Amino acid sequence: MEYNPSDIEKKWRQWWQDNHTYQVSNDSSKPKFYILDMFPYPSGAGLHVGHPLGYIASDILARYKRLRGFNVLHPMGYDSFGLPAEQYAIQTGIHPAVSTEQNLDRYREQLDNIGFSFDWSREVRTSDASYYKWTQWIFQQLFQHYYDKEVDKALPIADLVARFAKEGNNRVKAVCDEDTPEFSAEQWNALSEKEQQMLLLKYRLTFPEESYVNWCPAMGTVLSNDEVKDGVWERGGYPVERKLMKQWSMRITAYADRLLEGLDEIDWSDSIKEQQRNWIGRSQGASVRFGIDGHADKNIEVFTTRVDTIFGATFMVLAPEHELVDLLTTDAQRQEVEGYVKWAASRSDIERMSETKKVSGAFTGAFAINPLNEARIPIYIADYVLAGYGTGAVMAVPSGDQRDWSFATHFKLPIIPILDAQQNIAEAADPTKEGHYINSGLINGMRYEQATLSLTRWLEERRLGKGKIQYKLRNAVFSRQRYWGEPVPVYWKDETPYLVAEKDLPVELPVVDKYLPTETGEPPLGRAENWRYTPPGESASYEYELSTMPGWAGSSWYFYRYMDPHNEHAFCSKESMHYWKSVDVYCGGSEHAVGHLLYSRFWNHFLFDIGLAVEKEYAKKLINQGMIQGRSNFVFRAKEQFFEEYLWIKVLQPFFATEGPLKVAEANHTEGYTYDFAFETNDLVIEVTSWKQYDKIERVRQTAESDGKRLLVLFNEELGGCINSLEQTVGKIKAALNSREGFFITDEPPVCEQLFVSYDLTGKYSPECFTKLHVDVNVVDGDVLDLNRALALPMFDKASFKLPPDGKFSCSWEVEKMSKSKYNVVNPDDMVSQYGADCFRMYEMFLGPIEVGKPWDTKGITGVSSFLRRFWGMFFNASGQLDLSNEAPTKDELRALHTCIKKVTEDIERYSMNTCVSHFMILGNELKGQKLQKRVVLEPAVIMMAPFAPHTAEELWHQLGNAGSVCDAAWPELNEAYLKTDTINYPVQINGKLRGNVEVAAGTSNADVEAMVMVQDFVHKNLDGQTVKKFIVVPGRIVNIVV
RNA sequence: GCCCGGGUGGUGGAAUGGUAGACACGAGGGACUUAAAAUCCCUUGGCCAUAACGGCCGUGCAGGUUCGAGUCCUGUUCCGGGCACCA
Repeated sequence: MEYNPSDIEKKWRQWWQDNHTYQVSNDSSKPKFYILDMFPYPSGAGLHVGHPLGYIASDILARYKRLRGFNVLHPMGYDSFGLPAEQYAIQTGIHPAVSTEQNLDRYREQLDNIGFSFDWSREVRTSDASYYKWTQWIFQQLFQHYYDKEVDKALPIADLVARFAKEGNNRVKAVCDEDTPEFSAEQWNALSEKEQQMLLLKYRLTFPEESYVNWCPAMGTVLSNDEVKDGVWERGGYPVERKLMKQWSMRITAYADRLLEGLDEIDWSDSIKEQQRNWIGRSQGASVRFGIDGHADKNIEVFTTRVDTIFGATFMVLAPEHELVDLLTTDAQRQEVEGYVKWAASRSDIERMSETKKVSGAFTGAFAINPLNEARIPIYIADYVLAGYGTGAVMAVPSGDQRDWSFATHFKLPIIPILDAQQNIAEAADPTKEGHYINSGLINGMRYEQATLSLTRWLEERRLGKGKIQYKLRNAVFSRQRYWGEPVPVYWKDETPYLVAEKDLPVELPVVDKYLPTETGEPPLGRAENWRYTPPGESASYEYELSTMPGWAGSSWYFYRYMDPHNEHAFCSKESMHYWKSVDVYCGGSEHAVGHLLYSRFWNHFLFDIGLAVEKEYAKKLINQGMIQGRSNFVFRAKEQFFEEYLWIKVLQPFFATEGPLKVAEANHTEGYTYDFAFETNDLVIEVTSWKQYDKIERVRQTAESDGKRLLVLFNEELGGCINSLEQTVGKIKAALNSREGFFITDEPPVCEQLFVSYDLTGKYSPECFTKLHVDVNVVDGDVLDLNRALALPMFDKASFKLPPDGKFSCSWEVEKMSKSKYNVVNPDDMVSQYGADCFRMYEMFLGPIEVGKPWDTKGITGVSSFLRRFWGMFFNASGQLDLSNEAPTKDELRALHTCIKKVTEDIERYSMNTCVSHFMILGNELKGQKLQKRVVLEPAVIMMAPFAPHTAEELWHQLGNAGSVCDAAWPELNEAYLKTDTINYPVQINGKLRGNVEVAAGTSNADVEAMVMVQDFVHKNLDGQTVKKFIVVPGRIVNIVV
């Protein structure tokens, strides 16, 4: 029977659907297993072959776990709010919901094509009101809670209000804004409703605050750092400035320590954990207040992790945005400082951090007073200090910090050594903590630990500073000035935010006329007409919050919705939550390391605190799939210069070198007017040009006439048209040479307008001869352009091709991101229709380990394809009948099968899918050559193949006479006894170099092995009389003789 | 710049500190065929050598630890990812 993947796959996909094979119940006696793929954003470009990599791996794992007897939850859904749909809406006016819906359909179709075991009845979409109702609900819970440091968890804000009324806030230990004032119960109770609400915002886990953003006034919107280059919007070129803006924020800093500790209990890659640790950036140090000369009422607070270096502080640097800059700047310095502030405002954080070699800054004219030694040190502003980090001010210690050192050197500021162990500080900073302090007042002679302790105590006693733990982590900005996101369920009354009543959720996205900001610079929701909220029991209506939530809102809790996707009364029922608990294996890209993966952990800790999640960490195990990159192909289009070089190198030079006696001058080498080519012994000149340049041709003709030269015009197009037949051009020149006529030009219109040169031929010409162009990889096979298919593309309209002798037009290639604009996108649908979904799935796995990124290259897929055919062929005889033997297997067959069982089982468990495919191939290679295969060997193989090639396995499973789905078969049991061999082959090394092999019976003692090895000829030969110092036998492994 | 990850044949890759290159692709040779495709068989890291046996080198680069290093340590270089409003 012919292996016909498209028929088989269609048939079984339908059967699975009809039989609800992948529907998962929350009610099962089996142990649960929850395997989740990261939420995809359904982009308009559809899936490319890189996307399914993780889904295939997780699908294999899900199917495997099911075969091992688990009740497996393996859902899929969409993070369907997002910027691209909104951009598209701005351009076209099409509502993002409409274009998103289309994209989703396309995604679904493509996913279905690959045969995933997703339970689609549980699909969720963040942009569905029934979903974002619960995103809004969770937001409200955050608003209604604060973080209590005493019990180390979130508590209701109502508790806090009760405490304030009873005892004020000075005994409350809660995470709050830095500028929260102390107040007593009397003071609290005397406050107005509005004043109380304002104070509570300083405690709430989500709250509006001012934060810096990249504001683009021309577009009335905020941009991400990566959209800003050199102070302008990368695409539109409009100027961008850093601006303080009122935005909703999430008090993630409250959870900094718990997010850090939680990392120890989850099995995620070290790299991701390290990135998260870094992002949180916990550092222990001290905050120190510096006085300001002439401003007795003000001071500058700095945070330092090296308070021990304080005597080496020779200047202070503020971020250009620092609130005191304006006040401190002296009139003499004002112009310079303001200019610098303006310039710095145009730079993104990334630019500011990365260009550390270029020192820039400005002196404010003011001086700070070092509290330790009363030293008067100048205050600068510089953009290497970021406003959002710490206090936006640093004490600069040039002898110990390289950036400070560079700054000091540039501005000729003093560099004072502070430790006797510092070396070469004239050359560079030395951040050592070794040695004894010098030039350091009260800590002179001390070592690091003691100095730090003494200084911290000294500062605390005088209330000038204190030991402090600082986090790099900032509260997460939660507002977006966009349309296509969840509305924030808040209304504003008397400039105070209040929650929309729970019964009025969801706050649905209103209709707007355009997806742009309003004329007054408000977010798009400001365009909605009559969009106001009337709270229950009130008659007045109020304005809704106009910003929307960011992409990470909906994706921070979606894993719970899959457990109970249609619940209208809760985001997830208690029963479902207690059955599924958390994600067992989470699969997705490492690019989400700190965005999604940190924020979702934060929300989960919060949900855990308020009793809605049952595990502190929602994902126990994380697998990072690598990015599949594109492999772009390029073709080379000839420019005018090519034709001149071609004529010289290929036509004139070789021809006249042999044919003489005429000599030809190389292009542009003639005297006077620069004809392209002129002959020394003939009055003919040659002009190479495009036939479109009538003016030029006419000019050259007139010049030639007055010079008494005869002119041959060769069009680029004409040369291109006969590029592969040299003789034609040679003949034309020959004829012109021998003729008496004065002007030669073809009067046939050219059929060819552009010439492409095969990549292997381009080396002979200068690089300026060509324009390198992306060519669609789908018309290229093995870097050889398929000319028939290529000619159908618009880019090859009226093109001809310069071919090498073998007639294969070659392209160059590069690895780039897979993207439409680079014409290197490979659609999984094409792979599936050509090779079948099973082959595609196996090939994606076969490419290499899932974690490693690599360029997509189709050329190896034939190996997998022929393996599947061979495997299929083992079941059937020549006339297509199932034909298997029922005989008992041989020892060799059993060993091959059980080796495969062992390897595949181990490798799936460690997510090494590529080697699994190899093991199937090895089993296939071992069994092939036999006329008749044995059922007892092949049936377990079918089950093992089922996770990888589900359609093929399902067909074979039924062919073998089984009625149910192969998905519900039992994974084959390994019997170690079949793996044992009678003899062991010991490689023998002498001083670590392999010299031969010795075969001994299994179970031979080390002493006997030694005896057997020492009588071998090759051992004697290589020992060459040297004495054996040591004889090492690693049982079952290797022998090493040390001489 | 900072943080993280990675460099193994022509290519994708394999290898609990124990025979480097499994399994494939590609390439070369052969069988079948009128021919092509498909299929099957053999060879295939480099260099040297041969009638044959064989020898030397080799996991980005430079050191180190070890009986033994692709694997562990130190330094270095190149490439990829992240850096807070792309998702």
